[in-house]
Amino acid sequence: MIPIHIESAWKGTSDCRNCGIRDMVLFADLDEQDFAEIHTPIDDLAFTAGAVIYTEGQQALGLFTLRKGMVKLVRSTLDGRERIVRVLRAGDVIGLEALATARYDSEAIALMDVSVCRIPLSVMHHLAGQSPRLHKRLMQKWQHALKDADDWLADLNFGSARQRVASLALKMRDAEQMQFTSFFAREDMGAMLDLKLETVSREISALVRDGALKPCDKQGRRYEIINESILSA
Amino acid sequence: MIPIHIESAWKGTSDCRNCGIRDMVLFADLDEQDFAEIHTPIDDLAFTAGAVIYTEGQQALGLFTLRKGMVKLVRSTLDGRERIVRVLRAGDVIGLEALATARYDSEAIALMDVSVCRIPLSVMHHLAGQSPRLHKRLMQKWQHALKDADDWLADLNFGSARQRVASLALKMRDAEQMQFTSFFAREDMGAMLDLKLETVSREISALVRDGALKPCDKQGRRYEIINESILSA
DNA sequence: CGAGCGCTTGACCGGCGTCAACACCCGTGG
DNA sequence: CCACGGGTGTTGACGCCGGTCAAGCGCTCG
Repeated sequence: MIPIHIESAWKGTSDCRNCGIRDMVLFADLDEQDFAEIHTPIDDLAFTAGAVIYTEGQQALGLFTLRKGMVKLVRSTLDGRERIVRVLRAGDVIGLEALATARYDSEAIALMDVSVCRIPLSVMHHLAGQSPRLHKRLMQKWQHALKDADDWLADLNFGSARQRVASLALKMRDAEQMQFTSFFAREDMGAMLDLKLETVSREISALVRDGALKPCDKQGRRYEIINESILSA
Repeated sequence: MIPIHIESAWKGTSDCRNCGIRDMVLFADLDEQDFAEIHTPIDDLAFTAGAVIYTEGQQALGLFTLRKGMVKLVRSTLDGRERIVRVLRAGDVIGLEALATARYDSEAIALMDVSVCRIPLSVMHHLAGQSPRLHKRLMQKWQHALKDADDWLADLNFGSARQRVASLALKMRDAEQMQFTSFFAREDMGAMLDLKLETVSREISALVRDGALKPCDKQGRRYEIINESILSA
């Protein structure tokens, strides 16, 4: 396991009006009047690969919008093993549950170097009452999170080892370059799919042998999708 | 499989002010002023065991509060099999996602005779903007649904067959009588745990043999928890 | 009382876990 | 520059858990 870095680097205060991914995020529909209601600064933060963004049960001060990179949500199971319930990607909200309980329901760990902005709970509570536009956006984010959770359960944790690995390959395709897909450390993939890392490795090798995937790097993190029909079978 | 009854029986119009489970539900914190804003009737409905409350992708007119009984949320997987993503119990909201998309993300089927009340989307949209109390309650319902989804993934779809069946037994304990727990048709349980029905049956038998459970009926739906430590091991 | 469905149980087999050895990448230090 | 070592990914051998197929049992309902 990568050593844990709790610390994050402060990269400045966000200018939400000119956010590069604003159309994807919570504040997409806010107008000047809404922005004028934000009295607490929204910070840009950077975390390095392996850094813990928050821990399970931790008191929450805010929620996060993921601007770049990927984050895993981890639960510790009864028997102590680590279970990855979801992976969040650019545009997703990290720690939505803080809105309801001011505590985080899982642990959030950066899977690579990530960039996030932190929105204080006070800002959310204040704005959500004022702005029907934010309210609507919030509903969409909740719905997306719930659907995503159900997708992980229904697609990735069902069927044979080969089906699971293939489903993950399809789910982790790049948004822009659809022929490329991202994998993770084999142990992490095992915790996502409920497989042992050796099984994950074997199935990936089999998919490469069968001409479904082609490795793009030597670390086994990046693959090109050669034959999609094999994966969706 | 039980034959499917689409039809539901109308049991009258709800009097939400005097609802027996009001403290659990969406309208818990509403005051007289809020109730005065409800212009569309809220119907009480009954569904028989096996009835489809709504289907995946169906246009949504409202959401439901489950008053009595249990409901399974079903997704069809890529390869056509049926996957149960969650089971809802009294007090849970069915079809929250309709608030965001006006479509249902899964299929909802009654696991026994159930009683629900249907709240039209128009009422929700109107009230959510007016009442910060409902807004707060909504956040709690979203958070609970998401946590529940993650729990199903982390607890019930992890580990050996025995662990899964034991986890389900603990999750399905009665709210009031903690020593009793409810099971379902073995095929349904398999679809919840990603096991074959024969395996579910075998593991239940083993738990009974080991003195963890004791059957209360001849249909295998109701069990008494004799030794909890065996189940949580 | 008999038909049919669902639950249980048994025998067998295959896929995945386990344990182990090996290959490869990369950082460190000589 | 290369030698070394740890971490990670891959591959092989083997055993066991759970899937498959099949038979039998016990409800329930006609």
